[in-house]
Amino acid sequence: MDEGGGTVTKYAKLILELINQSKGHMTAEQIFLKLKKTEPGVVQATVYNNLSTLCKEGMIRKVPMEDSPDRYDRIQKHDHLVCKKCGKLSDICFDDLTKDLEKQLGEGILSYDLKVFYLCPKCREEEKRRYHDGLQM
Amino acid sequence: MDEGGGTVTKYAKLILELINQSKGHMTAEQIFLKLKKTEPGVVQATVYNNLSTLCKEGMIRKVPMEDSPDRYDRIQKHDHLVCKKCGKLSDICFDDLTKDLEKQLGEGILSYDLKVFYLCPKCREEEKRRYHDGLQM
DNA sequence: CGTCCATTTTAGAATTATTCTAATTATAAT
DNA sequence: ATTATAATTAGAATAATTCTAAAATGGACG
Repeated sequence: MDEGGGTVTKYAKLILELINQSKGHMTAEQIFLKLKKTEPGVVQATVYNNLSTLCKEGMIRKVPMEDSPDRYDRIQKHDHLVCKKCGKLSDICFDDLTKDLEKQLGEGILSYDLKVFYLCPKCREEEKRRYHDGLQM
Repeated sequence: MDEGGGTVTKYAKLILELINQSKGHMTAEQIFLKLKKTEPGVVQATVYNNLSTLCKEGMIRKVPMEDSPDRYDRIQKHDHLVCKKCGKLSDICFDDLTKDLEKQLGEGILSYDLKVFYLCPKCREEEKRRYHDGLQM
């Protein structure tokens, strides 16, 4: 019998570990490729199935991106810094907003997703160079 | 000659108006269908092309969702409340965080995207009923 | 006005990411 | 061992989006 936690199956377990260890940000494809190294038999559908199950169970979270496939991330509270130019994603830990949000919205907040857009150092450099060289994009 | 703002072409203009008037949250498909009512000749690719141009020009913003196609929204600063169950999206105006973010991250923040997850009243009702009736999902 | 050039739009094929379906295999329970 | 339940596989199917090449449009300029 299954008591709500869900039986953690072989692949679900491995996928969960991959995500937790790698500090997240992988696409389904990347997870699949990484998993295939140790489990050559595994198939994409299995990865997608498990990712969606793990999401539903609240073991991981899906991070949808503006211009690339969804990323999967560990659940532990943290926010994201996203380069507006190259899409590079990194973690930040901004103060927890839940209290402030509840002050405005009342109880019942489940979670939130904060993405902060900036230009990563590499892209900022590039911009500067382009501007300096007068290479109007 | 084009001086950076970009020539606002016929369809770009109409699409931008649709988004600004409707208070956003439409998918590309919905925009296409709405536009087709007054412009029967228009084609999906045109809508996608213009949406992506408008995004690049910073005239609108793309809001990627976890479980449904991207939405397109007016640029004016506001945040989103998302029902974790049915996906319903609504606007909230939470205090501007830019200053706080810059305190932690330094200058250079371009913008941010905050989604707050909750259960909308309808879904909360449903949950309650399900629980009451003992209909274990 | 007509020609040239750049841009926009169109039509539809192509691609990508993801989901679905049905068959097969593994796991657990009796 | 037998049966039931759930996980996995293979591959087809779908949905959303992008790409490509051709056609249409809109100035700029002689």
